[in-house]
Amino acid sequence: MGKREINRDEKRQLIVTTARHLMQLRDVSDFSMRTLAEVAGVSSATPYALFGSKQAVIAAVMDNDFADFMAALTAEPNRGFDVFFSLVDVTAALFEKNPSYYRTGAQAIQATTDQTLSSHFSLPRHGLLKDLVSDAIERGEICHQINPDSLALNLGHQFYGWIQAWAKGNITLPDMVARAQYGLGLGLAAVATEASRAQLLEQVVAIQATLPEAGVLKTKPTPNKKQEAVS
Amino acid sequence: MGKREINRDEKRQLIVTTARHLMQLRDVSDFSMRTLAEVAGVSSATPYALFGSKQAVIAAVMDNDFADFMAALTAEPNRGFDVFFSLVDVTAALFEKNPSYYRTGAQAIQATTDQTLSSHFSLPRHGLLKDLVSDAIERGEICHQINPDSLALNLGHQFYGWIQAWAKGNITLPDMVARAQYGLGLGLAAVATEASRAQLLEQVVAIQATLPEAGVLKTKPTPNKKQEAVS
DNA sequence: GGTCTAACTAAAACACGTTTTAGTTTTGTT
DNA sequence: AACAAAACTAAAACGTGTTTTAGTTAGACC
Repeated sequence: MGKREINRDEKRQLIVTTARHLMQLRDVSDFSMRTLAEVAGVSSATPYALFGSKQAVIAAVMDNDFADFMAALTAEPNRGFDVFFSLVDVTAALFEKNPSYYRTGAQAIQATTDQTLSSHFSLPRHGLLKDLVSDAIERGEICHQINPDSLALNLGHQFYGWIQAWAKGNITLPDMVARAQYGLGLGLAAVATEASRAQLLEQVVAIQATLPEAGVLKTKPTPNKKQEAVS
Repeated sequence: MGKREINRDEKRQLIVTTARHLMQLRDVSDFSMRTLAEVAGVSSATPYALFGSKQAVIAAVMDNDFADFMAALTAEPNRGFDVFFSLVDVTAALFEKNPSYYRTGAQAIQATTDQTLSSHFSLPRHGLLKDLVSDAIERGEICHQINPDSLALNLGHQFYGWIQAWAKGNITLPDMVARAQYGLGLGLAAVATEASRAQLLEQVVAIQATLPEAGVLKTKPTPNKKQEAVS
């Protein structure tokens, strides 16, 4: 690797680090490319040259975190269906440590129209879920007619949606956990073999008791701040 | 109602009609407030005075459609769990008639941070689902421990997510139907009473066979057109 | 009829993401 | 050392959504 590539990678790293830093600043949920460039001591054209878009920068920032996530997850003992539930717990624990950071990240992923970017994110996460489902099938907890790919996609989709709801500020973090686990529990109970099903449904009903009514939205004064762009 | 209010309502209607018209123009998936104002023959400040934001304008446009939706839905005979599946079919049929229109609408709903707006949409739709679930419980198709509110919220959330995936161009319309029905089928199968469960699972497995692999994304060249704003 | 006021207009302005242009370094190669 | 190519910079520009300002119009009320 020539010095050319080294320098470029260093600059990429600099931008990513700066972006991460800006994303972590609370009360400044959004940072502009102009300030990013300024803080990084770089021309505002450079991030575009190196990444292509603001979303790609944020994507690069969040890329480093999947490893952390996997580590945190595999640290937990995973017996039976509990892996799926702790998947949610682990995620929420991460979010709680650094809300504005993950909020910004989630929103960026969601806002992107770039398929490369979004699949860059979803694929490894989908792979993880798919493996968990496959394991459960092998253990005989999920009936074998189920295609791991399809089920994992569905579970991941639900989870992702609740994360987005949290990122948008529509639900609180505990709510996100409850709703996601409720959804995962339902999806799993549907395909669970008879032995595991009853207990799973019990869990679901228990979670259900903690869920707030729909329509009771978080009362946020909505300070009528500048609206986001639409399209 | 004095002439003042009448005029204001007429102008509101004019803007909504124009906006709907612009949203329906294919190949112009996004319209700007400037062109909206120009076409409507109105100052570009007026829509902001009357609605507050672009999203609110689009929201007002889509508001007229819930009635159509309900009509299309209740036209179908609804036996058992099929209501839920035809809910998806009816929606897809509407989308097919006017893709760019619904795409723009869905994206606007999704992009809004205004809780008033988003609940303005989700609430009536949630109410519909909740009623369907309640009916199913009364008919003894869903076990009575289930809270209609929670289940309906989960089903609606899944459906909504797949609609968004379609609106973003990540999946095709038939895919959206299959994935949404797969998800609804799962959710229902989980809580179905024994009598209905077996048949529901059969349906789910049948749908599963039609689902494409995850990760096989719609190959769209991504012409690197101007990116959307992030935050 | 005269005046007050809300509604509207036109136009400029702001901040943003992004692109373009033109000039300047820095690096690899001959 | 000289050159070519790539990387980077600074600054302007474009098109957004949105807000502001100042001025005009039209209904309401005495």
